[in-house]
Amino acid sequence: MSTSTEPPRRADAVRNRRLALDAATALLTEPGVSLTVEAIAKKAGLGAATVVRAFGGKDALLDAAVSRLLEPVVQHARDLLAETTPTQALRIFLRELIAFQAAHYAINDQLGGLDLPATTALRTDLVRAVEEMIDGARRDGAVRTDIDPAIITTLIGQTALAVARTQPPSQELTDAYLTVLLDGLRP
Amino acid sequence: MSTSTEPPRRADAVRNRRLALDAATALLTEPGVSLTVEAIAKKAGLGAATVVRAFGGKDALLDAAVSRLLEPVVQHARDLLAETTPTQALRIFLRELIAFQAAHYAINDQLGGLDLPATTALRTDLVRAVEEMIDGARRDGAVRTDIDPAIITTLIGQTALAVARTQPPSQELTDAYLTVLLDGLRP
DNA sequence: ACGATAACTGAAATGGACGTTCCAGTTGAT
DNA sequence: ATCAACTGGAACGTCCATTTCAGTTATCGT
Repeated sequence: MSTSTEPPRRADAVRNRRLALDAATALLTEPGVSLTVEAIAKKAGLGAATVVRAFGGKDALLDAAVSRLLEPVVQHARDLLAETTPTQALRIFLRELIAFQAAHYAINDQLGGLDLPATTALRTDLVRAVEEMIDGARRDGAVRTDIDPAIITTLIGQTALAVARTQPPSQELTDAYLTVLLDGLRP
Repeated sequence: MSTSTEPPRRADAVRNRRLALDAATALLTEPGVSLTVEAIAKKAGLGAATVVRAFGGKDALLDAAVSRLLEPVVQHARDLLAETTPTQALRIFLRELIAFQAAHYAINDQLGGLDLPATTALRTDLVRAVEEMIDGARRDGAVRTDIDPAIITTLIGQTALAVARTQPPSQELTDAYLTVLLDGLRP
């Protein structure tokens, strides 16, 4: 239904939309840059107006860029749930989550006040997947049952974010986080 | 030497300086406010120019305000080290640290890009105190020795910050944090 | 007391950063 | 060849911290 009413889009518009998205995505992985429309436009080799128009606004552009980064992470969480035991999945995924947060520091640093509906939805999916891992790990007797799984999920997510926040995120700190947290989560 | 070359300050200037500092301190405990000079001035019943001039700039004003909040926390950490066992001190202080971060959320939320030398110095003192607690707790056999104390300190601090970040910071999450972390830190 | 004067105040002006919109010129599609 | 879609430099609006400056006030010598 949506495509029928849409007027046809010109080839250069489609190309520039992709360039803008690529540039925004690339900037999300670079630490220390201020995520301005100007910076994205410069990276894309476009004018600022074109970048903004391609998605209808800065928020929508960044929402698309973050979503594109987050999607494979969510997918991997689901794959892990299907492929291995919840306990293993939890261990593997936590490490990946920290790596992701660390690699895309700007997501949690400069996007606080923006409205990112698609990103929020993906985050919900991700939380759901982690909760499933914890539920399974509890059934396997690998995770303590005296704490609400939702609370554990929040604790895990926030802590992963916090560890990734330290610049630069050292391997040593990541290991310590995983060791302490997983030991502390045992029954 | 500093007081001898200083010209005498007028009584109203001293009073307004205190009003500005009080207003800034009060705003640091209120969530959701944008920490603008205008907002501080309104709270203090002063003009924006007066607020800025009282400390020579917004950064210096907020540095003073945050330092005033942080000082008793650092002092309490030192008192705990002197009064009780390191293990007890660690447990008590961690809860207090979360409470402080939660109560003054704006400190970690909106002050990222500012230059706050006094605050940074106090933070260093605080880190040192926590490291002493961990060192002592390790000697008492209450904390694992296979992880660098500095790493543990970072982990603790970042996690406390992360727990406080969740809005609103629930007692349940705080308890879970303390339980999991302290269990995970045991040898 | 009182007036001289330097310190101080705050509304308004300034300047910079940023997202968004305008519009004259350009380009892809038919 | 035509023309609507598209582009991007420039203009605009908003939000800040900071500075200016005309008016006010505390301070001090008399």
